[in-house]
Amino acid sequence: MEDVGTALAEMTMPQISPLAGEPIERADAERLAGVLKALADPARLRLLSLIQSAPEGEACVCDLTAPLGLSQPTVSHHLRILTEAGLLEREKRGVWAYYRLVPSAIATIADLLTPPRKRATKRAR
Amino acid sequence: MEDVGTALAEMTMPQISPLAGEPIERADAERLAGVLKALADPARLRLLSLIQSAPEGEACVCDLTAPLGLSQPTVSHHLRILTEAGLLEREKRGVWAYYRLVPSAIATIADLLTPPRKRATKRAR
DNA sequence: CGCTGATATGCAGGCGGGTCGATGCTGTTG
DNA sequence: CAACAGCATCGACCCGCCTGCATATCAGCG
Repeated sequence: MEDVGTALAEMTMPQISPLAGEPIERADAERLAGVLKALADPARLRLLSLIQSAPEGEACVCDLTAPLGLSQPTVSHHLRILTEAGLLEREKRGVWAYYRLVPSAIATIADLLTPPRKRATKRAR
Repeated sequence: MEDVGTALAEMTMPQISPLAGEPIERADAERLAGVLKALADPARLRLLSLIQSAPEGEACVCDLTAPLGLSQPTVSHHLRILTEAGLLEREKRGVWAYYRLVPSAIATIADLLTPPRKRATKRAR
């Protein structure tokens, strides 16, 4: 599978209108679906929520295993998917790997989904 | 699987804060993931886009089969999933089944994803 | 330098989902 | 009433994904 992380960046480009007036292109649909697939999982949604609400806005794997009720490899797996989707960023400090939300990554997806009724489809570059 | 359509309605309730400050509950995560799963598919994203950009904002199955390049049963399958997710509504007129977007359904999902930075988490009921 | 703890990766089992062909159902038409 | 067209449902196949167990990797420590 290709890197989905770049997909989010490409979709923020002005020429792409996801659910706006024009019919979406196949490639754009696949890119957007790829990022949405990363979001469409209960464990990953809870991971994002847990990390965001963590003290410094960051959390390591050992902090996330217990509240999720999943094994450590499974949690690492989900964190990897979220990171490759461009939603999380990883920073290794010593033995621990700290994850934090990529600023406004989720908001970008929300903007892509929102029809052009209230928001401008083509934003100024 | 239970009906996901009601999930969207429940999540619009003010007491649910999806990716906001508080850690998301397991049940809420599963509901939100259910709706996102309906969105996280290239064919379904294109269906939503095609229907929205259709002349009257509605389209029947026979109009959607060709541009998608999928068989008619497959298209009906995707339309069913989108309808059960509360994103589409179906109206049968004669032999044809017309699908149209549920007003502001996608915008509701976008609101649920957006952190409380720009949007109010709790909206007036 | 070996040991321990925190993560990541490989592997395999099991389940859910996307797709299509065949079929059934319903309303229209001649 | 018979034939036909649009659509939904069924059954089946195949692929991808979620999960856990086992293992590898790496940093800190005694």
